[in-house]
Amino acid sequence: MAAVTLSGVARHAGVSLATASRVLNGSSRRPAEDIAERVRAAAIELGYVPNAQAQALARSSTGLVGLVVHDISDPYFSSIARGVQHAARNYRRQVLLASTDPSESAEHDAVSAFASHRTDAIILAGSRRAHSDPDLEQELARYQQNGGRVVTIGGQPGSGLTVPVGNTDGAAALVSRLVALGNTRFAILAGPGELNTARDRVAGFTGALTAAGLEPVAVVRSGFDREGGFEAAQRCWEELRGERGVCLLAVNDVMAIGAIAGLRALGVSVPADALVTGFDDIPTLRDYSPALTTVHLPLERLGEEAANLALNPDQELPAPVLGEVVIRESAGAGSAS
Amino acid sequence: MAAVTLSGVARHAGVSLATASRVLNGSSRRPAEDIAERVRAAAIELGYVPNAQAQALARSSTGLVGLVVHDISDPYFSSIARGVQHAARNYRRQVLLASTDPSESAEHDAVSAFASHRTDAIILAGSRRAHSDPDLEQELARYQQNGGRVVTIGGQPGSGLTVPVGNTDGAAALVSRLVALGNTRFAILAGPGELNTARDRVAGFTGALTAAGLEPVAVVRSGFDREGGFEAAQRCWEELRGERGVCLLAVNDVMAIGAIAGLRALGVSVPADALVTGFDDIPTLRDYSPALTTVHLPLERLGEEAANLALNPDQELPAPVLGEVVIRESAGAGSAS
DNA sequence: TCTATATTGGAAAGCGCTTTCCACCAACAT
DNA sequence: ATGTTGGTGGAAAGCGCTTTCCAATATAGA
Repeated sequence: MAAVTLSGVARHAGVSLATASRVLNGSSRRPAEDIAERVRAAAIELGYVPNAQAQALARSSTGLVGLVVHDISDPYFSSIARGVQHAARNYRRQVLLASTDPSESAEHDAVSAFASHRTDAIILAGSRRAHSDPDLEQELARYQQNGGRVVTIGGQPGSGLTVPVGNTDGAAALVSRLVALGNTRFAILAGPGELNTARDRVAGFTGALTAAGLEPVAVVRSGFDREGGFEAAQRCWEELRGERGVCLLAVNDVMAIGAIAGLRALGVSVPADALVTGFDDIPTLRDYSPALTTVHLPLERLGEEAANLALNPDQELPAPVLGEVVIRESAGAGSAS
Repeated sequence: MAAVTLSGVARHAGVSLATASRVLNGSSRRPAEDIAERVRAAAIELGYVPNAQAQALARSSTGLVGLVVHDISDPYFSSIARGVQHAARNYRRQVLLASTDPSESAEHDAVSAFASHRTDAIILAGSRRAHSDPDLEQELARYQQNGGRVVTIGGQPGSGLTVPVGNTDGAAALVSRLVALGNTRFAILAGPGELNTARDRVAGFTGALTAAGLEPVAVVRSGFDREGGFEAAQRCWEELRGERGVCLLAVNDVMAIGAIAGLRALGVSVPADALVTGFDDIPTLRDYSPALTTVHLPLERLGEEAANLALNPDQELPAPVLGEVVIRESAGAGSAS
């Protein structure tokens, strides 16, 4: 339990605590080489491991960055997490992870835990921020007042530190392309209403539909995951009473996969009987069949840019990350109704 | 920067530091209700957030658990992470995440960072532990000496704290089933040699083949990811000079998906020209077409059990988690060569 | 009424570091 | 020889908490 402490090392090397600290944990002052060598040798011999907690307390900086995601097992978030993790390594920071999905208050809890741990920054991916949760907002405000940096992935450009993601634009572009391909009947698998990502994408869908003089034939809410897509698609299909040729716009790839499975379970085949589109272009799903029409997003880069923004005070605000429409088999050319 | 401190709260409530501490952060002694109320009110009014670093220092327990995975964007690991995360929440612990894949020494670095942060426990998923890295082993030994708990996912039963996973057994069972279905020609897409998970599964494959009087027609190493599977399958196919009807045993689902894509790029179709199997039964891939023959593993539960083992000293060592062979289209009945 | 016994709040000593001073000594200029 | 520098290592004061010990009060037993 009683690990080797710095003062133990100092004693063993016959120097003062201050000197040992200066040698082992970088300081502006560098003691003479022979002394330094003695300290280093003592540290190695004793197996000294600096206590990051104590350092944090003394330096008032923890070397921690908090990452809040909706569901870490969702490939969307895990790709982002990977990017954050990689970038954090460059800054020699450790990543504190919180996955919030099951509980209502989980996001709030995560943020206060991070505040308590005095993480240098908090990155929010897939948040309900700024919409439905004033408590959260207050917690974040206090955190920022105390010097913490808060970075949102996919927030509105201009609203604080954020990596803007072209969710709305991408969604709109997707619909425009589909309309150009001759589609006229669209249903929206909207996911949960509290998630900003989902809301923005739905906004993009409806905006582009309106612009094209169309209206969605159905808008169905559900979970943000595969099951959500599955159910939503089935409910949607019922509502439509089996009318063929409709295009189901899912707010993410995983839901789209679920939707296709849901339809298949009903004996409906994609793209023959109905079209389905996703969003994100998840790498693992790229070999899926039918190949998914979707909007490509560089997810890992999103995470990296967020981490840069969080950890480097001189980092400029990044330009919006735009999605790229990818038309594939699940809603391909020529399959229009 | 200067957040509200406990002594600030105490002063504002007109009580001593000790009392404030006893009221706000659970202690065996509970001050009188009227005083307690005053302290709580002061804490809320001032917006007090306890400093977890300072608490950790004083209590010598951090409330942190470290999780080391090979690649967080891999669904195998992210599912485990989800399980760990959920269980950790029950213990009110925060999860420190490290993803090690890119660099050689990353796992060692992660462990020493966790040791430095004095995490209460470290969970290793997909580790090179005990095989190729004596440095790592030494670091872990020291960590344990200082009272840290180390839990391995998929270690050998009996070797310390581990959630044993039937990697070898599952792999063997898969091969037996495939042999029973009439297959005789197998190639192994072995993944990287340093990863225990990959090694164990390969051992299971070869063991069962030997038992059946067979030998793999090829063993190909590669990365543990989709690209690895892609390349490995193509190299394998070349080695085999296009001989049809071989069954490619990939050490995980993601590699299997890559393998199918790699073959498809060569004009080879699964299961008509070759069979492919995976391992894990990743949820997101369950709707894949052709449906993947694989070994089902309850990944999230793996993570949960590891977290229980790590955080609850009274937790009994869990029984091995066994995989369940799932024969699906990619290597189905009747498609035997 | 007086002493023995809980019960309570507070003072103070850490937890393991960083960092500001300060005392010291050599080297230099005067 | 004396007074300055500049560089060095060390003493000590925190960082924000927890927890042990102590003194003070309240409660009970005789």
